[in-house]
Amino acid sequence: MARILIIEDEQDLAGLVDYNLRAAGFETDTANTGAGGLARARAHPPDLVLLDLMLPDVAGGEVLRMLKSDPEMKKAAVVIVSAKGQEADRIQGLELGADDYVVKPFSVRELLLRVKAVLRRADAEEGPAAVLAAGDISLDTSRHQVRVKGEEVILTALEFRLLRTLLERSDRVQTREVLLSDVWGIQAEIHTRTVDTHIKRLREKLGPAGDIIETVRGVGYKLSPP
Amino acid sequence: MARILIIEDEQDLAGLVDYNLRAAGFETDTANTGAGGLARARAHPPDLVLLDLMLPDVAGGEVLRMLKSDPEMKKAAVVIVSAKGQEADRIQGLELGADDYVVKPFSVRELLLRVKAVLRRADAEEGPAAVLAAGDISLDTSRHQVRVKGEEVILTALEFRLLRTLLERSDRVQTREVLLSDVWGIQAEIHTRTVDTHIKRLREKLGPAGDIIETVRGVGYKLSPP
DNA sequence: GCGCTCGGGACATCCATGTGACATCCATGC
DNA sequence: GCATGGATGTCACATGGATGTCCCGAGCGC
Repeated sequence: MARILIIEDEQDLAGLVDYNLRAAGFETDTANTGAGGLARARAHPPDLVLLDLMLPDVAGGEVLRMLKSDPEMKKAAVVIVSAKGQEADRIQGLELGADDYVVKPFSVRELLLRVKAVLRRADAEEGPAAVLAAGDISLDTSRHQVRVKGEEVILTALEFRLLRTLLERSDRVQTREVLLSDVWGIQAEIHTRTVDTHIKRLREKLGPAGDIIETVRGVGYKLSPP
Repeated sequence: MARILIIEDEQDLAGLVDYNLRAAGFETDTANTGAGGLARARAHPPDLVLLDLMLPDVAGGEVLRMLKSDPEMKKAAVVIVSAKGQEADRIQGLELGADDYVVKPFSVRELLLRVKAVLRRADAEEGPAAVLAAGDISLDTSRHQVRVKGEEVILTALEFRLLRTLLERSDRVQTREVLLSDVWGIQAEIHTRTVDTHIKRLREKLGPAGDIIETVRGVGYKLSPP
């Protein structure tokens, strides 16, 4: 079973997470500072790092950067844990190469789901098929690459995530709330044009193939392969 | 819509929460003691339990343990409600298998968001099979898609909700008032042709299959499968 | 400083929806 | 069988809400 490194300064929370991950059959390791976490990671490269962005010593973002710059530790998937409201962190984390994030306070079930999902993806990538496809679009999760009719299309981290979410749930309608929650990590009602704007950008970049992202008026969006 | 059981000893708070959950379209049930709550849960297994940890009789944690140990009630998601600062409760609650946690005083909005998020997650975990059918008509909730003899029929959001409501209550007559309340969310007497108009549009779009929507003169409408 | 990304306000646009008027149907009483 | 009144079917249209689109400011890496 997979090795998970928890870098978190709140002892209570770290203990809780540790307990539950072990109960779910993972091997765990914990550190309560950024420096300590990096040391642990070097000593025993984990499969996944649970990283709190608010650490007493180093900034979480810095830890993430270090992790990703070391060829040995680079393979580890990273799930960001951040306090509610710090949305800038979230974006930044994703741009730096985090694989997912959960917002505090989170439920254990949610955390486990996300951890398992990330590990599953990481697993699948090692195999031959880490490619999601629909119509003319193919998305390679391991290379972080999208092609339309074989032509590469450059997407931002957020756009990639949005497209992947839609592809993983092909044919099922996703409400704006669900997308905000699963792609953005925000739990909120909608008053803004955020989702729409990014859907628009995605459609634009995908060109004619973007038509497979359907608007379901009054409900949300749906990707439906031909 | 989902069933929610509220176990809370403060009458005012219970009433407020109850009112708002109902307004949001949930079915609710309330109990103001732990023992009472367990009894209600046994009688009508809920989809989600809102559990106050500070109860007059049994400790909330004990209630949670009992809930989770009964195979029938185990399926219910649990959201803990507890006074601020009781960090220990939080840890304990989540370890015992609660799905989320709300700290008093909380805003109704926040509670609703969390309840919805938890239910959404629980839903996603169960199979995707959410297809209602009657005669030549089949309705797929997650895809938001309706087919008549395999042919897709495009419905608006409202028409879809109307058809789903009728399908869920096949063979039982629905008065216009009930439909207005459950499909439209309006509580009113009828002076307008609203329901009739939409029934008409639905029949039209369904073609010959639309005949299974029967008019029960003087009462309302009924969907009766052959 | 420049360029990129993202959020979200301010419109423009579109179409689903509610409504009242009228047509039609049907149960009822004679 | 027939007249009658109330219930239901049908229609056209305005209106508001939902979505598409544009654009600007903020934040960040280089």
